[in-house]
Amino acid sequence: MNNYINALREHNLKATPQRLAIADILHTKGHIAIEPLYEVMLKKFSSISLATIYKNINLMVANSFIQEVKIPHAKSLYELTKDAHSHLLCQKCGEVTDITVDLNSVISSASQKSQFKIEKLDLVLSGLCKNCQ
Amino acid sequence: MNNYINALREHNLKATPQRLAIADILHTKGHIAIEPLYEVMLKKFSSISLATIYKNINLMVANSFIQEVKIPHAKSLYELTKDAHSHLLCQKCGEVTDITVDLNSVISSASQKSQFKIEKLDLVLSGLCKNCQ
DNA sequence: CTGGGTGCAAAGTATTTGCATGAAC
DNA sequence: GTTCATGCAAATACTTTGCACCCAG
Repeated sequence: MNNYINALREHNLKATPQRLAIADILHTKGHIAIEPLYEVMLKKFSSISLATIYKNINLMVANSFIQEVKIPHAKSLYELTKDAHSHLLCQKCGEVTDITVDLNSVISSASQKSQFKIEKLDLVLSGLCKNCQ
Repeated sequence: MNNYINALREHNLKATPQRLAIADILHTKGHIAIEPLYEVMLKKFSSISLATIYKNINLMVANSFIQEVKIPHAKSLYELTKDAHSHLLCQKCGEVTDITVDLNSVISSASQKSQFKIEKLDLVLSGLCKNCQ
């Protein structure tokens, strides 16, 4: 099942074909940058404009339907909002994969030290994947 | 003491007045984005060009004299390369501060799960600082 | 000296905006 | 029908490049 019509509406986004396609692509790819997303979208919508991509991505981020992932030395990626997770970057092949690590102790220790009320963590672990080692 | 002549040279960077000023500013401010850095530099070098800022920042990053810090929903900051540390972002006032947390358990757990050889972590903790709570 | 740095202007990329038309609800 | 999205073109923002001149080593 792969129907994002309601998910979009729950985020106050009209369910247009272009947006449904973006949701599908993010679902399939996990995360993707603007230009590659545009390339894929062109296959389905031969006259889609980059402006439409930007407008939708910005609105989807603003409405928390998707999230931006900032990667060291690379363009930002975008992914569907889901449970908290971190990202692994292979410094050689550039692949980015999701990983879930327990960060509770980090949060509590950082809260204590800083007296911040911490709401979220953005963590990217960089190194060499199994293949590239 | 605040002499970055040798530090620059050790990173294969000629010690020009402009570069020394950048080093001093980063030392003083901790981290700064391109535009604010340009504004501060203009006070010392009234005819400095943004191109010079970019060229120097890029070269300094390439030579590991400084590092880029990517912050959610904000422009990148630059800071002198120093011991590993994480960053705290206040989502209200936008202040970014350094924090050191023990991430060894995160690294070992992530290494096991992923079979990556992990080299570094980029962590930004977002929340509300003491004043903004 | 000599190689590399600086500042300027121009070029290149990336991203946003305004507007007329068209689609979602 | 009304509101909002789309696609196009233009504008803006951001970053890099080429070149003549100058300074650090």
